[in-house]
Amino acid sequence: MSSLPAASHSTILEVARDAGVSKTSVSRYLGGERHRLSPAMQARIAAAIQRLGYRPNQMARGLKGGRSKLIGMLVADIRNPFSVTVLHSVEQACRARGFSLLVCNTDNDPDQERNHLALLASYRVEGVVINAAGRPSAELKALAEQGTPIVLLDRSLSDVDADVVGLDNAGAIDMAMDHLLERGYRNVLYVSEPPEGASSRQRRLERFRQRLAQAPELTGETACLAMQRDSDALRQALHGFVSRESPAPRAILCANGNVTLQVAHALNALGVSLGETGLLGIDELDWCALAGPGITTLAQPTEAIGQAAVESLMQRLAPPGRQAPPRRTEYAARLIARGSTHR
Amino acid sequence: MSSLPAASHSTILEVARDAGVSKTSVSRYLGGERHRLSPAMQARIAAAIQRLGYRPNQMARGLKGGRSKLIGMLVADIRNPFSVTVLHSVEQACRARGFSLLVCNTDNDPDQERNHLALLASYRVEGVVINAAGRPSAELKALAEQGTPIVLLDRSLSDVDADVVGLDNAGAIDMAMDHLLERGYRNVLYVSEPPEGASSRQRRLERFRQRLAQAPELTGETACLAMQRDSDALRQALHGFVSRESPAPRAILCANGNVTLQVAHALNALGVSLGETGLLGIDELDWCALAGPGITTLAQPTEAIGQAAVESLMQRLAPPGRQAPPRRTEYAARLIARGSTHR
DNA sequence: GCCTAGGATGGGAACGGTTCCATAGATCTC
DNA sequence: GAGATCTATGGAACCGTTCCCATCCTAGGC
Repeated sequence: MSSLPAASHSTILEVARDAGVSKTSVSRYLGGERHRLSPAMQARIAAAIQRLGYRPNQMARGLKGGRSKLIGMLVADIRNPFSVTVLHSVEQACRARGFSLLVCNTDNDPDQERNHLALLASYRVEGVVINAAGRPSAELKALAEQGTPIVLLDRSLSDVDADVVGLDNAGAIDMAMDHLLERGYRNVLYVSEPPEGASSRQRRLERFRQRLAQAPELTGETACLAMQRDSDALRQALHGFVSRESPAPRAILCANGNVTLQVAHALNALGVSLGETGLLGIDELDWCALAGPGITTLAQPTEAIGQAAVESLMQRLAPPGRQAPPRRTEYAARLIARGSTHR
Repeated sequence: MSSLPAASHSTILEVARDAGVSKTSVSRYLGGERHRLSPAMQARIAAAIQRLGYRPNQMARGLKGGRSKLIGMLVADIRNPFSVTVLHSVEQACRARGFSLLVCNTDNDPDQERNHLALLASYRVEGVVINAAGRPSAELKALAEQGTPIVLLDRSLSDVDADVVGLDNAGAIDMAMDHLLERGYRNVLYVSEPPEGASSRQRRLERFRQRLAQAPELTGETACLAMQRDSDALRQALHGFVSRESPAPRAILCANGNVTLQVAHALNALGVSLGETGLLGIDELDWCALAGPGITTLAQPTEAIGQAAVESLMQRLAPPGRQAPPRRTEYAARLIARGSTHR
């Protein structure tokens, strides 16, 4: 039990000497080939490992076998709750399969994104999960061409063949619009962050426009702005929408959680009463029940998304799935109705 | 510009051959010893690297020199916004110094905590930032004794000498109590998660009790409960507090962000009006302005805390600071007054 | 009883870097 | 102009593993 703490790390060779066996045998013991070792030897090795407090050096392991047991993840904004929840489930899924996760936050900066991609490559990660702009940079292409499996979260990319996991964006917009219509709203403002470079934003925006075109009883408009705290542009856009003469009941549809937060702040500042003016946001946040009468949201199955991403990687890691055609997995959103869509 | 994408990774030897030099020279070029190389050779090497799209293998690098350029971070709950903000700044600080961050989420599970610690050790991380229960497990001690610098975030540990970075907990409680008194509240309920194993929770609780004892005009009580969504225990505790006969104005003080969230939910369900019953929470959350009249909070300087943690590690990484005595860095909180403490 | 199969074990070459030490040539010193 | 010093470069050992291949031993087949 009480192991003498080795001054530094002990090596496989020291274990071998201590147990009076060869390092090959110790390696076999550790590498899941115990069945090839006699019980007596197994016991001796186990004792030596215990005694020395030995821990295999993953660096050295990765060097020889090429298996770093590392998965890389690129996150556009780690302070975004959606990203964090997905990150959480990705990490759990990795760990369950014996991989560790190297997380890189890009802060939405393409430069950092490229740097981090290069960095992940230098650690020889065995797969990469990307939740970021993911423009087809040279680094990304190099990674893909060199055989590292890649999964794109929430955004797709035409130029690189990678699996894509995310929300059924069109379905989510449909669900949102159906709900708003059912609740009697007839004039909808769709607020989004700039859709460039994020395919899911494009998809949602596009679908919103389609719905508008299909429903003659409905009017609407869109506002695409960079979201920052206390943005004047946003406040003005919202002020314009709510103060304009409109016989039809108004509602605001937010393209993601960050938009919902900023819109809620702005509406609060403008003194707009939620419900009378409808508000519906994509992404569930843990405070949505607390703001005013509660904000209606469309929850993404973040858990499932994260798991599916890792599942995808694992399949490509195994020889047969290596170069299957790119797959796309889409999940349906779940509506959580609250007071903000109750007139 | 258009590099032929090497089928797999190219090695330093291939670069050397391509440039017609020895791998020693290439290694020198990469390792910041360019001044020892003739300009001609530098140019040839640079060209070869470019041509082959070479990236040094960090695994191999770490093997010989023992410098993995990796920092490990243990996070108790990655879905906690405070943890995420700190994580964010730790990551930035690491990256600024050429280190990468290996993040492990323990989900508040001591078993996972030990596992992850062992894992970090196996990747030969050069330092560890711990924001978790951090009971002095064998793994933690082994890590410390073997010379890996350790920084504890937000919690201290008697048994292991590590630097500690966090909030000035007593000062924060003082600030909170002063504010509540000033606003006329005279009967305070302090709600916390169970303080066992988290020294900062203990410290805050202790200080609250001291303040209570020191101020005769004040009455108060404490409630320590595990916080889960829609906890009955919490609801009952709050119900008891707000419905009990009390001539003195009541306020609730929440020990951290998670408590604030759950308490806000429970008060919402009970129909309690904020302000009349005061509410003040430690940890700023980005929705606090939106709930009811806005929730007054004590913001932690998360940015500074993360930076200080990495700073600490870096100092110990350099030879002189190696075994300086453990240091403790405390930061003051910042009060953000909102409607929930306005009667 | 000899040859072979097969299981248990060990030796040593990789893996992709870093780093110590040696060497060749150029410059300097007296 | 010979010996010393310095600079630019290369050779080779080493870091801690894995894995191929060789060796030894025992047991089985005829």
